[in-house]
Amino acid sequence: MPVTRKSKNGSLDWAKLADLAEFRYQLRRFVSFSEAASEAAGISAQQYQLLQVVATVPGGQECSISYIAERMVLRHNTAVELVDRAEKAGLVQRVADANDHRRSLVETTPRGNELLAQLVPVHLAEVRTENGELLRSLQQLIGNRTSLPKQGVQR
Amino acid sequence: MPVTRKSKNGSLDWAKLADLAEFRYQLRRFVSFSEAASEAAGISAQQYQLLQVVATVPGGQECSISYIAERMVLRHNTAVELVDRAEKAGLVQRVADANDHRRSLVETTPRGNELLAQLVPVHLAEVRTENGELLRSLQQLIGNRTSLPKQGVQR
DNA sequence: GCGATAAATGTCGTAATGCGATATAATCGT
DNA sequence: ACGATTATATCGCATTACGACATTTATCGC
Repeated sequence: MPVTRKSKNGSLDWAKLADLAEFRYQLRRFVSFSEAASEAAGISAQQYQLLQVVATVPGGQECSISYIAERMVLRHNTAVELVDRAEKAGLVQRVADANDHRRSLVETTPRGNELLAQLVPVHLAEVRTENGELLRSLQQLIGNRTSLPKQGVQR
Repeated sequence: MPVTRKSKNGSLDWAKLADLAEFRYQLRRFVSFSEAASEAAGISAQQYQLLQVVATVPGGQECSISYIAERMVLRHNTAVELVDRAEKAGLVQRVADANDHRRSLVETTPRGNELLAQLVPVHLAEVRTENGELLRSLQQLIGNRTSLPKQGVQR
């Protein structure tokens, strides 16, 4: 147990709290946008994330359930269930690993790739132009000293 | 419905996809950290967010349920339920608005403030030092050209 | 090679949480 | 003063993540 200095009143750094809150707000806006975009495309937000993860396995390696769980910061059983639903929806498919018969490898279907290719540019646009506040709020929160000289734009 | 250019094969920009995926991974790591920290303090992640929002109402204004919903990007009924639980947990309390009898204003209790004061520095440390990758990945995603020289670490 | 241990995936019940639909009360515009 | 709008609240439902447990396959020590 830490000190927990009772925080009589102002042990709470107000400016930093405001920065944190603003960042979380922008974060939620981004995630909410992503949910809407995914569901407009007919899949869930988690399924979109799954497609991302499967499509970006590093260095021509294979994509195991464990890797998905780690990359999405989920328990392995949650990853199993997610892949179950995505497979049923025709977004990914399991293939047995020839070398290690415990593992089932996941790869995207053409339909999954198509949806991914459709969703990526939308997200890029959002994070780059629509919600420039996201980067701004994070930089302010961190108090980034990389000056970011003019750089214009700001949104 | 948009063009949906069939994306024969490589209409999917691989580098940008990788940046997006990496950012989402860092994002999940941060959120997961926040969940763990909040629950270690005895409250849910959403309750911590609620405390943040209530504590940062701008300009001495009052904090309505609608404001909470907007700031947390939730439907208003979800905000109601969240406040219900937080009130039951002794983190916030409702007070009637004297001017507008429809509204119930939310303010933090001493206990809520205490928990907030305890959680804020932990989150600051995480985002500033532990998970510097978060900012890095977002900058790379946006393609910001502020060079970010050396900056070392890369964990 | 063989048994013990560990790793990878899968199954099931449960809890938390967000939403839509709907309800009620107060305020506003005219 | 009355219809429309706004703010909050209630209820049932679907989704999703988790813990506990189960099963199959590898791997390690010897």
